Amino acid sequence: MARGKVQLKRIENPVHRQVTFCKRRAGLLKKAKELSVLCDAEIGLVIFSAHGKLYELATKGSMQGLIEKYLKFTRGTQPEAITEPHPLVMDAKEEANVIKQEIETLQKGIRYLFGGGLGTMAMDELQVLEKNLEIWMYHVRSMKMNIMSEEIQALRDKEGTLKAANKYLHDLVLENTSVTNFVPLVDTSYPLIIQDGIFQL
Amino acid sequence: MARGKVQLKRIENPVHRQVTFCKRRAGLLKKAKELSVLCDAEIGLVIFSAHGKLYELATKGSMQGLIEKYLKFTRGTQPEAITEPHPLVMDAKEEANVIKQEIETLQKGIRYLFGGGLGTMAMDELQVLEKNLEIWMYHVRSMKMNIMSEEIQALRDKEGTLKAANKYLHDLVLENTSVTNFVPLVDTSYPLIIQDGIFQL
DNA sequence: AACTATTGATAAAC
DNA sequence: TGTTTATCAATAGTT
Repeated sequence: MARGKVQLKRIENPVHRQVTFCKRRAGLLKKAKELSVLCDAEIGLVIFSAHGKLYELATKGSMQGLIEKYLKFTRGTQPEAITEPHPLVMDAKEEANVIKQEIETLQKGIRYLFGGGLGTMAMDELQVLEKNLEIWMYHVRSMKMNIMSEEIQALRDKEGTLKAANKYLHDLVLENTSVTNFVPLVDTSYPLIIQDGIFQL
Repeated sequence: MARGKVQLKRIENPVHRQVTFCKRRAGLLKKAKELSVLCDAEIGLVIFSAHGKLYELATKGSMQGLIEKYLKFTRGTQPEAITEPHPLVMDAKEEANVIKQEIETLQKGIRYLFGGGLGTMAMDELQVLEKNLEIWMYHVRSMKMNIMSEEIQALRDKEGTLKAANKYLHDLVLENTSVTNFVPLVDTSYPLIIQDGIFQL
């Protein structure tokens, strides 16, 4: 710049700020165009001024198209949805987005599996595929976990029911006989309590 | 710029193009940050390189939020016809239908892949799926191993060639001179032998 | 990646 | 806003 080094903080003088905004905005848009042309890159630039006015640039097609491309790209690579399988509260839209994301991941995997096989894959592609397989595996194991958990819960319920029935019968017997030291029908000294996380793979 | 005025057209030399891309990309991102700070503007910048790699910047919050703000802004001012072909925001019902469709397609792909029904996966089916994924993983890792082994072999071959050349030259020198205690051109006391299995993942 | 000669961007002033 | 000008910053070519 000129006539004084610039401080990297908000310009307090509103007039200066506005002037600088105009000039630098023009400069930034120009630089973005140049980069796109010189290096064959696709660039989207959105600028909201402090007062809420919009300035934009999209090289190679529309901003709409670029946004879609961006969303697809990030959906496919971000693993956040996987590490948080059960958010407590989600509205329909959020849920839809999560599902979309998972679909993207799976589709990517399938594309890799079908697309030409492994023969022509380069090292970096193999790296991605491996990652995807790990994600699949995580899904599968999560599902197994869920099924197991449900089974465990069912067993616990059953156990509870049986114990109750057992106690009832036991008491009944005590009530109607004079036998002491009656052996319980089921040994309950070792309850079937299974700690959470024991099925972690 | 420097040492030559820049032509505003695609740089044909791929090396130059890549170098320029790196430099100018950094510059553009820096300028965008500066504008945001100096003038209190909200800026989103998305750069897809020619090879499809994504670089992004969002000041004041996330790119997601900025995209939503942008869409809201443009929705309000642009005629509907423009957003018609690929609406990004759909009502819940539409979205659900599209997702259902995608899921069906996906399931079809998976069924084809693993040859079993997956719609309502039971424990044993999940077991099979997991096994298959492990096999794929094994394949992927084997392939990575092969690529690395080939590289190692290539390097060993190169080493052998160089050693032979070295010895030839060395002998030649000894043959044509009377110098004793000649220092070898290359120290061969530590051959480049790499143990098998070192690349096990 | 680091350097440097130039060009390009721009802050201040008008 | 547009123009000018003095400076600073970015970077093309080189090593």
